[in-house]
Amino acid sequence: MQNHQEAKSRILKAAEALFHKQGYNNTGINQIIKEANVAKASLYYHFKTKDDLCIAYLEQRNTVWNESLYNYTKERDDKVLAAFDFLIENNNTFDFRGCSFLNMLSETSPDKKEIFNQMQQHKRGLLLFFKTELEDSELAYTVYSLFENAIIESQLFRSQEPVLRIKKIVSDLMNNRS
Amino acid sequence: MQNHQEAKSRILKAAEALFHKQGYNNTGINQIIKEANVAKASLYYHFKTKDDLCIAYLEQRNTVWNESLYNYTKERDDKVLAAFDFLIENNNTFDFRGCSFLNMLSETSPDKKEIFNQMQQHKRGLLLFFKTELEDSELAYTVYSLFENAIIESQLFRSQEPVLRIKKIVSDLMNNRS
DNA sequence: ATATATTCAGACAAGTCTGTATATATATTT
DNA sequence: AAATATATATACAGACTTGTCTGAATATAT
Repeated sequence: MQNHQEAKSRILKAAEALFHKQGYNNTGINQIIKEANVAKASLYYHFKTKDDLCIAYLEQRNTVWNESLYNYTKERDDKVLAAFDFLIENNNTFDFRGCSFLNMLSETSPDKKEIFNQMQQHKRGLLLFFKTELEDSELAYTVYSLFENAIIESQLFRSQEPVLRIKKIVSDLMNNRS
Repeated sequence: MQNHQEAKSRILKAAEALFHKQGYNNTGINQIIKEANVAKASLYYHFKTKDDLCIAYLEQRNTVWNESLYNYTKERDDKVLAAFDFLIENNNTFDFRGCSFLNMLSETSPDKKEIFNQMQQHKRGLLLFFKTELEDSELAYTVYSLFENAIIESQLFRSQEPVLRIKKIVSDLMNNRS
């Protein structure tokens, strides 16, 4: 057995890349096991259903995303503005594929409660990031909203320009209120 | 022939409801023709492929959405704030299914250029709505961004609360600048 | 009246999808 | 040493997918 005991993480790694790149419904189990170099029975050994894999994928994405944002911003004083630079880097790395969670939102029915929960948790965490940096909670929610649209808008137009534009708006807003 | 000459519009009406409710990849041709009460050959007579139907669907949605927004806001002086009330109405009518165009964005690969074009056109139109109402173009882009996130956030949390919260923020922003 | 446009019903092709079953091999734990 | 956990390969079921094709009926336009 060439890769004993690592099948699960290879599956998750492949799912992470494929779901994010192609979307959930556009990615089949067979493609995942092929990319992960894993037998189909191995996938279904670790994950009961595709939806189970989806949940694990979102958990993974949340962890990785939060860590990345933390690492990217930890040595900067202007953490709020740094988040926008982080987004720019993400857009480059993932070719403007937007937010994994919002992409999943579009493909998911609300009665898949665990999946909805994962998406909500992630966004609550992001809002918290801005709330931690900004005392004014209305300002934090504004910045959060602007950040969300920076993700969407750069995905839609496949351009960093919206990010830069919104970053400037956020900068202005923070200066006007301080 | 029970319904001669109306097959095309019945198809579009069914597609409009189903794509918006279930998403694009979760909706099959067979379901559409069943709901539309139309033969499969009739669908492929009017639309070469499912992607062609998708484009027609987006065109239709754009027209209907713009008309609805116009009608909803035309008799009000505070058109910007009225747009948020319009969103609340939409959320009720469509059970928080969010924006047809952003939902499609998540399921679409960027090399489907016509589809991307439709989505971009719609958002440019929405931005223009706010630009028409607000002279300050930076403020217009801010309000546009906040509106976008009001759509997303209410879809994600299946609640009108984010809309109301963001509406208040927009109201504050407009007062501070006037 | 004849050509053209539109509609119908439904079978079919060729492929994809998720998930199950079978049977075996190799590690790890007790 | 025996039991358990993890892995392999692959065939299969059953449902679904988009799209094509046949062949006929009806309506509209010239």
